[in-house]
Amino acid sequence: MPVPSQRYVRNHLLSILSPDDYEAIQSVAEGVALGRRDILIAANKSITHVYLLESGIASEVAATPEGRRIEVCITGPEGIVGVPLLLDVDRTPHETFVQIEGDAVRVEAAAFRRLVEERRILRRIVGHYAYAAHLQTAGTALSNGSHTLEERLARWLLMCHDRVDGDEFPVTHEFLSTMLGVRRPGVTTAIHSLEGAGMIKARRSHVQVLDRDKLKAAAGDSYGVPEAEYRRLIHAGR
Amino acid sequence: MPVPSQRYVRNHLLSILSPDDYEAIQSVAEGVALGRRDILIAANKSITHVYLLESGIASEVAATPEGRRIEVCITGPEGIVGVPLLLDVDRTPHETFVQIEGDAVRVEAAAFRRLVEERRILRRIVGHYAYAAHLQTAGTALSNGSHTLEERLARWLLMCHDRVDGDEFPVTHEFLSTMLGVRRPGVTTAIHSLEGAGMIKARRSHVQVLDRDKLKAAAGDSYGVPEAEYRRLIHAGR
DNA sequence: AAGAAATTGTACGGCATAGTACCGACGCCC
DNA sequence: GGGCGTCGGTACTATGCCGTACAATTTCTT
Repeated sequence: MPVPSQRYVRNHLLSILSPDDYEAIQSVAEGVALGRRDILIAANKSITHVYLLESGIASEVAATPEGRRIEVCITGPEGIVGVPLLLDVDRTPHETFVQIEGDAVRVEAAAFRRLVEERRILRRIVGHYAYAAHLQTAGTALSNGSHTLEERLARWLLMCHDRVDGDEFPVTHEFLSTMLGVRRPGVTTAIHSLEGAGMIKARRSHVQVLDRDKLKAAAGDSYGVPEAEYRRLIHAGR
Repeated sequence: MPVPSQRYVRNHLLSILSPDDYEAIQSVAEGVALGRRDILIAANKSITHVYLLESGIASEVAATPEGRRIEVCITGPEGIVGVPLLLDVDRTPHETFVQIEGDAVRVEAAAFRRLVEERRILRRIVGHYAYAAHLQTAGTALSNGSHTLEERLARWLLMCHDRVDGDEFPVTHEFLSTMLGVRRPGVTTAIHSLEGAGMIKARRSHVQVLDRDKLKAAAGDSYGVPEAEYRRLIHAGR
């Protein structure tokens, strides 16, 4: 797959690069399709590529030796998958996989390292995203520790909604229960509650956001801090 | 206060720098005493310095507009406070304050930015720590979402124990309840439980670790993943 | 020494979520 | 179009933690 010209690129980080930096990336990048459940970064294996999503969503999951799993960060076209490489870290105990299929521009690890080593502004932009991702993970820690399931679910749906086109996206209760670290039937009842309040519409394997403002209210203060900081850090004016 | 010679420095990141890099830092650094509750990084204000702790512990806390607070990362002599500056981020919504008093080597923000810009290995070491900190925060998210209060308390005590000299350190139930995002009486009973099992000894405003192995067992799989990765990433051989 | 403040111990009802089990419904595949 | 696997709905008990209140104890202040 070809890499789009910068004019048409949908990844936000790529879109705000200087034409020169963009060209440098373009010359070593390739376009790829991301299928559901594709593993972009495998746990404890060398990171092979970074992925700049054009569409779709990836989830970073932390796990324990005993098999507990929980989502700690989600990335869509607003970011990049492969932050460790910016920090000269070549592998990670976390797994990152495709949650909603889409397309991406990807760059081989060594080439990416060279690029960020040589290009200050590119390094700066990816660094800003890395910090936004840290804030998101911290927000998840806060949310997991002090919000109800319903609030956390609302937060999660909002974060997905921010990253997809349109108001509907595929997701199962079972999947949500893993991401949020709760029981599956708990997700079912929480979804019913949000649906009963007219915020969302749930179909088999799909959720549609009907009233984003109400959903924000349902999320309470669990949503917003990392999002605001992302906007402050990463803006078109570089 | 003077900055120690590298031979006697206790901060782990400083201790593994090349003599050349250490000297460069030393020439712009100053030693400071850290008092309990001193704010090292204030929320949403310019970061003035980075702090490389020689002793003591600092806590990074995430907060919501409505005043929920929870600890997302803890740093002692194994790390550095002020990671955002490495990523060219000049402020953060999180607050970092001194949890256990001690000493630190600190470097003014602009000087630190210049140093990491110019010195590849220094940048690499701080970057590795930044990633270890991300893993710790992710571990906190996982733990908050899927472990019991008792397990989380055990994890927290272990993380403190890792960062102090000796087996005893000052901490109140009230403080712990904020850090863990739970009720204060919940902390009291959890401490009693650990104490009853002979893992710790609690005195007013103090906790002493008696049996670290048992404490690890009590923490279950909530403790260990970020710690192992820190050791892998940051080792004496650079 | 007395009062104030901080810290810890304890109790109790109530709710949120866990754990588990089972069934119905939908959709895909042969 | 029948069968099977995935997905979602519901029910029940168990339990961990919340919210709250209040008292006892230790330490600090004056």
